Amino acid sequence: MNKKVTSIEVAELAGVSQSTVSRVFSNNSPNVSNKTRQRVLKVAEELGYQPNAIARMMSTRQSNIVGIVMANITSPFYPYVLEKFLQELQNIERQVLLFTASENQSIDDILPLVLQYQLDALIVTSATLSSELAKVCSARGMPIILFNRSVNDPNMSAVSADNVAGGRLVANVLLDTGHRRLAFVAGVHNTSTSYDRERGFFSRLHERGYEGTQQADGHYTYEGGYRATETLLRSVNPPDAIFCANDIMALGAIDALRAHGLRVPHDVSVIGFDNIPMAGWSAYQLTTISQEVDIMIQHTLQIMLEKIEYPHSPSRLERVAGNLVIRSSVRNV
Amino acid sequence: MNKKVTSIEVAELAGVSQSTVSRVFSNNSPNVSNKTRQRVLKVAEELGYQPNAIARMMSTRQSNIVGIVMANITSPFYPYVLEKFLQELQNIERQVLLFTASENQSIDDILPLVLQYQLDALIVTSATLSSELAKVCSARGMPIILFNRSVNDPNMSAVSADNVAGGRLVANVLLDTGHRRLAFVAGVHNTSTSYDRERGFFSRLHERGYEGTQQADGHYTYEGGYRATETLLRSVNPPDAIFCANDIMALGAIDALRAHGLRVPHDVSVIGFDNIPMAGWSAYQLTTISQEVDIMIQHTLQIMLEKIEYPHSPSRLERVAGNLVIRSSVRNV
DNA sequence: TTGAAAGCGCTACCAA
DNA sequence: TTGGTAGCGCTTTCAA
Repeated sequence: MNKKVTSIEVAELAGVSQSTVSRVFSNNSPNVSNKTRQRVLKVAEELGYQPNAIARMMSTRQSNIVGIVMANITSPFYPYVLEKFLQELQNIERQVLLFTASENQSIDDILPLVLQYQLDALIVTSATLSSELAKVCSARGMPIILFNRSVNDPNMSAVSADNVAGGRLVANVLLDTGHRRLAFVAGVHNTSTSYDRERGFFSRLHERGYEGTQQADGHYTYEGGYRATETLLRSVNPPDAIFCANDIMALGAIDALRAHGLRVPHDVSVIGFDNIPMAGWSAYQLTTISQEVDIMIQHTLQIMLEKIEYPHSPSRLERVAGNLVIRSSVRNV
Repeated sequence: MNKKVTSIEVAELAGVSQSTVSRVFSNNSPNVSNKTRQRVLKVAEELGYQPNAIARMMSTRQSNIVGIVMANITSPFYPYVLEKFLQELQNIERQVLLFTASENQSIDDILPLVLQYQLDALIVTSATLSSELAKVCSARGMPIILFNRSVNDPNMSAVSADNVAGGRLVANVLLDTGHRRLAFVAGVHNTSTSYDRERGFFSRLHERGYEGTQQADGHYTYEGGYRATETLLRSVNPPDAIFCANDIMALGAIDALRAHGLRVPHDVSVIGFDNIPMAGWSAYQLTTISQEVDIMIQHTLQIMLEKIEYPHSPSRLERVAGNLVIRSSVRNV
């Protein structure tokens, strides 16, 4: 087990050329006799030889590395997304280089860095990217896929939940169950997720003739949801149902309501978005709209592989419908 | 914005040698006149040139990439750890290659893979590693640091919370507040964290003359904590205080108690370990022992950098003391 | 089926 | 302060 073993040393000891060693370790493994292959493998084993991935990238100009940019790893929805991506990518023999960006930071800042690594593709979660930079990347042959974000840029592919439809669904659910004093707690401003859920919600309310819905900001955090709810409770006409743009705010909302002596759903109904594991905890039993993460990830990887193989394939925009997950935070009036 | 710009093209257009371009982009930037530097930078800018990190690794035999192996990204304690590591490593200009391993899977399986990438170092969180493999890595000059795991292997450095001391502290707290029918909910078997917390807890109870403490398994999950608590409640002598080896199980415990009509802490006290953000949520207000993650991460990085700079520096084992975080899930009898 | 040799795009040493 | 040049460890033609 010496310091660094190269294919040359293996070749010498096995009495073959270095090219042959290389062939043995190229997974496409072209013509090489079984006898020599066995010999080479045996020597490699003895020496503890592992092909140098860096050198391989160098010659093939292919890194087999996918970059993931993720802000907000801490936010309960994303760890699962990340783990799933990792598993799936490891399954198809790709490594993951992970970058964070603070939420308000555009990823333009870290892109130069990303570019240096000759990544096969870049998956961007919860961060924004100027369309100018997107163009640079696509010119460089590095496909970018936005996850859980939507854009109108023809240079970028994107996969997200169908947030507008989800918002509309919530409107239907709350009206159908007899609620009339509705409120909406928004997430982080200028994120397409929050905006789209809001848009869907209000457009459907409007269609069904309901106006005057209150609104507050919850910044996609537990604390934010808690405070937003307190604000709503202080209004002249407090709500009988609250739609929070994500689950974590909804949990904050429930706790705020209880702290004020109100029962959920008896006094006030609460509905969230995401269907994170905590939504099912018995303390909350939150009714919510699911994000079908596994499906979203499948789409993302499919688009990615397509783009890697056919760099000029057109960009795609996928929206994955979510489902209503009924628990017991919405009452039937 | 052409496909791939190399330093040679920049050199030609700037009328200098390729070496000079390289010098300009070497951050140690040795002797190169200001005039040429400006010229080179300008041309590079125009061409959209970014040095090829792969090629750089190739010549320097230094990747500036740190590997992190993490199982259980989903478990609420780890996302914060991961994010913090990412931030700190990005600050010192290192990239992160992330690997997952399922909890029961030894990381020996993915190590061959890891080895191929010539990583500067490997940080292993929540996964076990045979000491044989550890020796291989250290022979290859790739330092390994275990985070939140402890071992007796002299080839490995490790940083963890002082779990034994934490367990002892919990014993003191519960006895001092007058509890006498104690119970312990363990985490995942054969993890050092759960075992050490358990050991500290029981040894201190023993020292103070208390025996007969009940025990159940919670597998470090919310559901596990919930069910373990139900089991404990069914015993002939149900506990008046439950120590859960991590917070997430403690939250499950609280919900289980409430579901059975018991009040926390009035009827039963609950104490956790970790101090995850949720412990502070108003629905729970969990008293717990903190893991001082930021300090643990500082230690880890410090050891890592030391090992990278002086490969033969001795391995270290750091234990970071946690603090009692008093909220309101433990009553004063 | 195998070997020789030319790169991949950089860094780093040696000369000038 | 600069340029020339020899690698880094592989993959991939081209010949044998």
